Amino acid sequence: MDNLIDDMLKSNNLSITGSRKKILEIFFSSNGALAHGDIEKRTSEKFDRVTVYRTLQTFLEKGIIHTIPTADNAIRYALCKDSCGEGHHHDNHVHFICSGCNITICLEDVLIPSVRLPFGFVAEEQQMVVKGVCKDCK
Amino acid sequence: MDNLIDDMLKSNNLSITGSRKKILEIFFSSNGALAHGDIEKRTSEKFDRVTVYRTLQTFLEKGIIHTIPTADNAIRYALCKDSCGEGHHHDNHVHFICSGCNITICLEDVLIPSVRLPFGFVAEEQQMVVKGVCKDCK
DNA sequence: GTAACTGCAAAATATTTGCATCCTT
DNA sequence: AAGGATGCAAATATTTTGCAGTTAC
Repeated sequence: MDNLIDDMLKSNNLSITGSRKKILEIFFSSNGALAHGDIEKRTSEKFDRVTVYRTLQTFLEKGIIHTIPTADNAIRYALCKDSCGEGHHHDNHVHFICSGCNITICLEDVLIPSVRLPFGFVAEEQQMVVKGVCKDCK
Repeated sequence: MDNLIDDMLKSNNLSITGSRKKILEIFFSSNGALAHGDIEKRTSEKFDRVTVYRTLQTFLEKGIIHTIPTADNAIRYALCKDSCGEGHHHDNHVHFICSGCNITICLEDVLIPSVRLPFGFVAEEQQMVVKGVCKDCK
């Protein structure tokens, strides 16, 4: 596990530091997407709030994580699959937010259907968020 | 026009005040969704920042406007169609964000396609945002 | 050794709350 | 007249920036 994380950092040309490892661990051990605040809460020995901001920013730029927009002004972050890389995301799956446990999950297997846009509009990227009840909360 | 706005407020049991009228006017005269900051910018004689917060909150609760989630932590608001009311939104259309002019538009005629969720998941509400280039920016 | 990362302090920004005053009904 | 809406002040919360000390390579 430790190796996996080290490799991830290495292959993205990031130096291996305590905070980066710890934050990646948190992502791997959580089964949903995390908001900035969630990450702070889940660290016992904690880093500076600023370090979390900067680390998330770095991971975003490298394509290690992606953002999930929500209507409640609390952006969540989730790990990208292998196919994402610096600059290009293949973040074409649906995200699910459970109104019961409030977890945010990547439904990797549910692809976003394409839509027919009005004449003249060109789509470059699309995101879809479904709210509802997850299988554990029924 | 003034009547339309007054009626809207009345039918939602809201008293007719200067700020509410002004903010609704701004929504009607803009052809896209607005973030909190946009609204402040567009008022010459201006209200308190707090009033804008409270007014948007009120409109949201009454189902007069709805939010559009974006990945950049800047929530936009747009007018709902008639079919929305207090408590229940019929906000089932696609939103489009143009990377050229950075405008956010409700594509009222483009409905969000439904997706097949994994077993056990129940959808209650879905949102879809498409980024790309609008017809004016090509 | 050097470049990059972190923590701390502080600035800048955004949001919420309480309360006195004013406006709508 | 009464209840609700607004403006102001201030408390909170969030995010960004600069810089000095530390760490990874």
